[in-house]
Amino acid sequence: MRYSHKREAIQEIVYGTNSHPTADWIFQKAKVKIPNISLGTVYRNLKQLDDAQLINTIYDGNIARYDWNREPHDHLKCKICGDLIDVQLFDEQIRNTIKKQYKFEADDVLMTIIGTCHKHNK
Amino acid sequence: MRYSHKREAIQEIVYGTNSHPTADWIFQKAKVKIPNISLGTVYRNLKQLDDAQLINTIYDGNIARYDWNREPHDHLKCKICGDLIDVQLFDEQIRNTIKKQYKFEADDVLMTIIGTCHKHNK
DNA sequence: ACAATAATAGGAATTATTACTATTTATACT
DNA sequence: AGTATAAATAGTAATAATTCCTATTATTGT
Repeated sequence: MRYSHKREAIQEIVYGTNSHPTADWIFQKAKVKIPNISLGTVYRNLKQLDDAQLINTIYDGNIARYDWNREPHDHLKCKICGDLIDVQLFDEQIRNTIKKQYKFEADDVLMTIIGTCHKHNK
Repeated sequence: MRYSHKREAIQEIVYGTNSHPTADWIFQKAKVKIPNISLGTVYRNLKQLDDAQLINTIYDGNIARYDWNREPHDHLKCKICGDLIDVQLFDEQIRNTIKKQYKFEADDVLMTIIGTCHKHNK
């Protein structure tokens, strides 16, 4: 993977937020620094960064979001505001036990809790 | 929700498979019985069946799939063939403990294990 | 500096899904 | 049974997210 100024900027944007941004959000941020960047470039580089294990892709409903946090972790998804919040529900050992529980060569365990976050307490 | 012949057929198709079908798969099956059915009708009725809690909607990557199984359960997703397989990773009690673990009013716990299924054993 | 080729812009194409509208159909009330 | 009503539908257009295509530009090894 050859160096590219734009890929670096895209990576910095993903690494600079905890909000699990979408491709379009990243595109809007990138345009501020690099006005002539295109959305295709954002998508292509996000895919490359994911392939290179520099970021993770999370599917939220049917849109992709991107996460700099490559440690195994889980998400709380608020059904009201849509926020995704990082949490550590299981330690690595429990994760490995789950992986071994089925006749299935497991690579990853994805967990999301759907609910209402603290911002919406009445 | 008024009775409709087409909704009944759509529901029967979802209830008749364990393959977590997509809207388009359901549409193809439905056309065999009801040649003039339209894809919009399939989507509208799947949404109504989901709202009425008669089926569940699962997001797999960025496409929606539909599941007749409304009991809390988890999925194994094969990264080679794409199959989704139902499993029961946790009992209800563990599920409830997870829900209480965070300051978050939790409705549902979604878990998917990504890996390789038995069909691809070398 | 230059050649090879990866990366890019810009736009077209694709895929999944939703929205729109005139027509059809289920059903509640005669 | 006949009719009014509003929900359901077909068919198509529109939208949203993403991928693909091609001529041009930029990085990097020599």
